Formats: sequence, structure tokens, C-alpha cells
Amino acid sequence: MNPLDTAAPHKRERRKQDRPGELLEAALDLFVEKGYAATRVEEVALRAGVSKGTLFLYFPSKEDLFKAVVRDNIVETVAQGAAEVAQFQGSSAALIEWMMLQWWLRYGATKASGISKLVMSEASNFPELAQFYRTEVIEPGHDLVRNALQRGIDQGEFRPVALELAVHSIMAPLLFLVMWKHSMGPCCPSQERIDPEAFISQHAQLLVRGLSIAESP
Amino acid sequence: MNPLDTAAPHKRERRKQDRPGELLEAALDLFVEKGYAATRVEEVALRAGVSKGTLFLYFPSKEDLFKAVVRDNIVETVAQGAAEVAQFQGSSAALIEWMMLQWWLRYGATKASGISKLVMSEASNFPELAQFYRTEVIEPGHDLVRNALQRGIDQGEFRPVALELAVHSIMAPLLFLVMWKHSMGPCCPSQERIDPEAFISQHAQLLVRGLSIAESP
Amino acid sequence: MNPLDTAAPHKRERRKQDRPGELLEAALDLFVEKGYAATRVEEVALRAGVSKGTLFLYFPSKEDLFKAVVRDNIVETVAQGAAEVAQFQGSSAALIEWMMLQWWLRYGATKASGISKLVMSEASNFPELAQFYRTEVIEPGHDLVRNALQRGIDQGEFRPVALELAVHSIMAPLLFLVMWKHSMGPCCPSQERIDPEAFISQHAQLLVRGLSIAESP
Amino acid sequence: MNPLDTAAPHKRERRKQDRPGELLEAALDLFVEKGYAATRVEEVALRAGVSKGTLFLYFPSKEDLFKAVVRDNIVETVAQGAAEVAQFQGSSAALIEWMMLQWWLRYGATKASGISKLVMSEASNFPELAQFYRTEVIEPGHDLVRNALQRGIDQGEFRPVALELAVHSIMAPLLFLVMWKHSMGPCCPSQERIDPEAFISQHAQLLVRGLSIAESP
DNA sequence: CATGAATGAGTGTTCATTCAT
DNA sequence: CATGAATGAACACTCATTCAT
Repeated sequence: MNPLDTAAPHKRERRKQDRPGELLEAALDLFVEKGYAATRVEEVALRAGVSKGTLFLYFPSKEDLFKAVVRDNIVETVAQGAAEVAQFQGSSAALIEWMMLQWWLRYGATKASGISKLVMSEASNFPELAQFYRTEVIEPGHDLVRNALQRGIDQGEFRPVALELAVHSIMAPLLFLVMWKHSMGPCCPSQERIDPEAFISQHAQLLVRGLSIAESP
Repeated sequence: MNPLDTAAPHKRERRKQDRPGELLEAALDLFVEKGYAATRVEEVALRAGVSKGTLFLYFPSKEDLFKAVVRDNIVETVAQGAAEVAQFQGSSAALIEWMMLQWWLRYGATKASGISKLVMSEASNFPELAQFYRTEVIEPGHDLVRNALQRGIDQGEFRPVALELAVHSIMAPLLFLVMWKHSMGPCCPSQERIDPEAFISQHAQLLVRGLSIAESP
Repeated sequence: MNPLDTAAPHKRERRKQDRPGELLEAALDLFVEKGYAATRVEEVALRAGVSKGTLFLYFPSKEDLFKAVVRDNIVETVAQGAAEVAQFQGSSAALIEWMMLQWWLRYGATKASGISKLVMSEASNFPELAQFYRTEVIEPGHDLVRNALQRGIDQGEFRPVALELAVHSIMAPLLFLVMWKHSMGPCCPSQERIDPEAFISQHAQLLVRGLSIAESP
Repeated sequence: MNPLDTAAPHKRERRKQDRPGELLEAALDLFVEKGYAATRVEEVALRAGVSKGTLFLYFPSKEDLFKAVVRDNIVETVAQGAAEVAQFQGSSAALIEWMMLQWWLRYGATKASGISKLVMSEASNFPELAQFYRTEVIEPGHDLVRNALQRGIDQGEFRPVALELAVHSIMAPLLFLVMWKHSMGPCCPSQERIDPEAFISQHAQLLVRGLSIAESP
């Protein structure tokens, strides 16, 4: 009946332990691609190579699946990032640019970034989730950025700007990129597509220049 | 039967002719707040003070209603903006800041900006609409910004940066603000809310400083 | 598309006001016949001559439909009965027999008595309903019977037996008849069927004789 | 089969042979409490301490389990009862009261009486079972009672009433008690609970008095 | 034109049943 | 034999859409 799978070894080889992961991956893809409501649970199950009923063995409801997708992709990248930032040796200007690029490479460019689009799109339908996302993802990220800016100011590298706003000057383009990538991006003629790394690089340089005390190009 | 709304001034004023407009307005609110799928047409009709059946008299389907909402709110602010920009007298730095602020005040801060959130959220389910939105809204807006930047370069005010990327440095924070306002914003504790105008102002100054050839504030 | 109805006059003739009643009647039949779980809402709707969706226009859920069926059939027969009992002129012995027979004729023999079977069968799945049934149906009924017995005792007709238990001696056979009618009854070969009225009559006479002070056959 | 119920001392004792019995016992409890449909086979298995799959090793389907539960609990108490009745020495009046009380103590008060509730509740969904129950349980029981009544008539103790109806006057309260115990009983405030033995005793005395030829207690 | 009762295709969820291990 | 992961048919419920009035 079912084994039209392309490359399934033995069907029981892939064990219970793998199922949640496979389902979460399939769900992430579909939720990001089509939105929460337009994604049917059966589709998710089928893409994960199981039947509809099996999905409910692992996630008690569609909503729980959704929440799990979000939670699952809230990698501790942030925590890891904090450690690396602490060890960073170069100038604060370089740190800012490095952080932005790393954020993009490690999160923005990955499938997981679809989560951000998803959460922003569905925030009002899942307020708890939005809250969770803010405290678990956004706040820690902001802390990292704020510290980097503070470092620059403390070291006499940056002017004492309004810190909280400057944080947004750094994060906004990144989140915008993610939104764009998962929404308008695919509709864009290839020549008009934004080159994320180039954009981040130039944006970082503009900001850093704008933040810097003295001129030295 | 005939809408005895809470605070409608002139009953007879609100009549047939306005129906589509009232429906579109109600639909905009709800689509923006809850997304396309989570919005029920009956809710839209009720908020517009008509019955469900009446809605289908003006819009043959929910999808058509959605498209009409988007098309209807694509104001020609851009066209008007172009004229004003052409007449702008001050420095290009001032122009950039002025443009960003105006964009926010005239669009970002209004309900119409919900369209941007809507289109980004639902782009993958309505690719044609996304396309339409890009050519009708985004491109013209980008043109305006690009011209302003070009003006600054031509006048020796700005360094010759990658123009297309710089456009995004200007637009990204604005679009981010709009997304934020319509998604995470309402979930945010009031003290952590972003002050849009302050943010735009500082961001514009940082960018302009970053773009400028020499230092002389 | 649908009008394969056998004898529907004009389809809109049967108006909204009739729907709840028709649905409740259909639901009573099916719930009694097959039990709560085995009854599909679509079946109920179809038997009432409407579509599945229509049912949910009037009852928000299957459970609510069930509760409505029970409540709807809790006729105020009891209240009415109380009045008639108060006016009863004959002996208490005659009153007891008359009450039992009336209970049967007005309730036990009607379709509504299926409710009793239903409630007893599903009591543990719908505790609130069981409670409701006890206070609204059983208790008032018991009060009536208790009063009749007390009257007999007060008037020197009956011996002073344990009142509460005697009430059950009167009610138990009635409720048993109802249960039987809606469960084993239909499976019974016709010759073995219980004749309710004859049974009630003889049972009442036996009880009354048993209750009476003196002998007078 | 051998009852190592609730607090099984020797683990190894509880083994293969007992499986069906434990399953039947668990199933009886649950079927009686929640009805056939509302009982999940997994629950039954869990309560019996085995896995869902194991249940199907012993009973090919839920329906078969149900039938087995009913058949299994059709104890031959009746056969045994018949013997005791035959040896009964006292008056027929005493015999009637004794039989009712014994029926209650040996069957009505035990878990097995749940079967009666079950069969009555589900009779219309399992007509064959209802039939089976009638011929195997009800008829023999009725025979016993009928014989006792006939004995009383033959011995000049009772008046020649309609025998078949009198049988129901005796059985109805017993079956009612059983239904009540398994349905409304648990919902009843404790003070309103029926005391079965007191009720049976008084009911038997009322009936016997009603049946008796002369008065002389 | 406007209504709102009616529809029915579509979706989330449950649960008896199977079967590879 | 026992397990429990997997299945899929079945059902409650929703909601865009229609249409008689």
C-alpha cells in the first residue's frame, strides 16, 4: 500500500527515535512554505514518510506540533554565540560586522530562519508562542548586540548613541532579510535578488562608520 | 438589519456606495491581525455591519476579497512622494531622513501598512499578489530612494556605495518596523516597545553619516 | 443537487423554528435506539431532513445536542401531575394505582421514556446530566409518590412503612419497564412480552394490599 | 480464574493462563462503567497489565471481547440456586424473601451484576447478546421465581395471581437496583442512597403480604 | 439588493486493528 | 508469545459559498 518510498531501507530500520525529528523537519518546511493554516497535518506526515495517525503518536495536536517546531528550532546558537563574542579579539567595528555575518550564516541562511517568518506571521494567533520567541530568541540576541555596542562605546570606538535603538539598526536588516527570503524572495526575478552577504557587509560598514567617533577610511 | 452601529453619525450617509469600502476596511483589519486563513468571511461581514451573503455580492470569493484588499490599499502615495522629493531643497542627508520619516508617518504608522505585513506573510500562498505588490509598491519606492541616494552621490555628498544594497539599508528598518508593529508589537511589554520615530531618526543619521564623504555634523 | 426528499413540500416551508424540534426528535429516536456513541450526527441530521452542517447551526456540538434532547424531554408532566394528584378524590390505594398507570401512559409508553434508558446508560459519561436528571425528574417524581403514601398513612389507610423504600417499590417497576422496553423488549418473542398496563395494575394491587392496614378483598 | 486480584502477592503466579481472565475482568469493569463504545481496548489492556497487542492475541476484536465478557459472567448461580430452592423448608413467603436477598447478595451486590447493566444498555447494538442473555440468565431466573410462586399458590399460601406478572414484581426491583447501582448510584449524595437490603426486605414483605390469602403476621 | 438558512467538501483527531520485531 | 509502532477508516466539526425569500 504505502512503500513507494524512494530510498527507505527497511521501514523499521528508521526507528521511533527518528520520527519526531523527521516530522519536525517536514513540518518546518511546510509551515514555512505555506503558513500554519494552509498546512495539512496529513501532508506533514506524508512528507515525513508516515501516515497521518502516526503524527498524532508524537504530537498531540497540530498546534502542539507547531509549537514543537518553533521550540525545536530555537537552537542554543545564541548561547554559543555569546561565548564566541566574549573571546572576540578585534575591534568593535569588526565585531559588529562579524556578528551580523555569523547570524546570517548560522541562522538566517538556514531553514530554521523560517521560524522567524512563521512566528511573525502567526504571532497574533499564538501569543504565547510569540512571547516565548521574544524571551528565548530575540532578547538574548539583543543582549549580545547591545554588549558589543557597549564595548565599542566603552573602548572609545563608538559614539554614545541610544543603545536600544542602535540594536535595532543592526537587527532589523537581518530580520528583514529573513522575512524577504521566505516571502517575496522566491517571487523575485533572479537579477533583482538581494545578495545577503554583500548587503550585510555594506550595511555593517555603513553603520559602523556612522557609529564611529573619528573618520579614518 | 440596517446597521445600528455603536457610534455611527449619519445613518443615511453610510449606504450602499460605501459597502465595498467598509468591507475592505474590515477585511484589512482582520486579515492583518489574524492572517488570511484564520479570518472568517462572516467576521468581516459582521464588522462591516452587513450579512455574510452581502459580502459575496461585492466579492465573488474570499480570495477575491483578499486581492481587493491588497490592491485597494496600494495607495499612490509613491507617486505623490516622487513629486515632493523632486522639489526637496535641502541636503541629500536631510532628504534621506525626511523620506524615511515621511514614509513612516504617511504609511508605516497607518493601518494601510498592514498590507505590507499581510503580503509578506501570505506571499507564498498568493505569488501573483506578491509579484503585483513588488512591481506596484516596492519597485517605485526603491526607485525613489535610489534616486535620492544617487542625488547625494552626484552632488558629492555621499560616497559611491553599492546603490541597490544601500536602498535596502534604508528600507529594511522601515519594513521591519511595520512587521514588528503588526506582529510582535502587541505582545510586547510597553517599556520594551520601539519608538519608531526615534529609531528612524537615529538610524537615518547613522546611515547618512556612514554614507557621507567627510565628517562635519 | 439534493432534493431527493420524498415528501418535502417546498423546502423553505419548513422554517427555522421547526428545525430544532425536528432535530431533537430525530436525535431522541437515534440516541435511544443506538446509544449516544453509536449515533452519528450526520444520521440525526439526515433523519431530520437536513444536512450535517445544519445541525451544528442549532446545536454547537454532539454533546450539546444530547443534553438538549434530555432537557427537551423533561416535560413538566411532573408539575402537571402534582396538580392532578392534589385534586384526587378516591382512596390512597386508588391514587397509587392511578399514579402508576398515568406515569406509564404519559411518560413510560411514550418515546420520551427513552430518555430514562439513555440517562441510565450514559450516566457515568455525563455526570452533570445524571445529576440534572435526578433533581429535575426523579426527585419531583419521588416527592409525588411519597406524598401519596404519606396521605395513605395519615388517613389510616396504610401501615407506617419506611416511606423512602416504599417509594422505590412503586417507582422501580416503572423504571424497569422503561429500561426493558428500550433494551430487551425488542428482542423478545411476542408471546413473552410484558403487558405493561396489566403488570402495573397487578403490581399496584399487590403493593397496596401489602401496605394496607386491614384485609378487604 | 484463581483470584489474585488487586494485591497480587506472587508475581510469577500472574502468568499466561490468567491473561484472558484478567482481561475479562478489566473489560467488565470498564464496559460497565463507561459503556461499550466509550471504553478503549487500550485501557482494558493497560488495566490488565498487558499491551494493546496482547489483548488481540486472546480476543480477535473488541466486539468479541465484549461478547466474551458477557458470556464469561453468566455464572451458573442459577443452577446452584435451583438446588437450594428445592431444599428450602420454610414458608413460601420466607422463600420469596430469601431468594430476593440471595439474588442480591450473590449477584446484585457483586461486580458481575454489571453485566445486567451492560446488556440492558447495549442490547439494541448487540441483539444476539441480548437474546443469549435472556435465554441463559433471565429465563432460568424467572423459572425459579415462578416455581416459588407456584409453590405458594399450590400450598394455599398465595392467591392465584397472574404468575408471569408477579414474577416481574419480584425481579423488577432487583434489576432496577442493579441498574441504579451502576448508573445513577455513584452520582447520588450519600444520604439519598438506597439501602438495597432494607429495600429488598421491605419490598418482599409488601409483595408477600399482597400475595397472601389471609392476614395474620 | 440584502438576508441568513442551508449546504457539503475539507480537516483535525481518535482508535480498533495489524504486524515486524 | 508479547510488544508497541504504525495504520487508515471513521467521525465531529468548520466555514466558504449558494440561493430562496
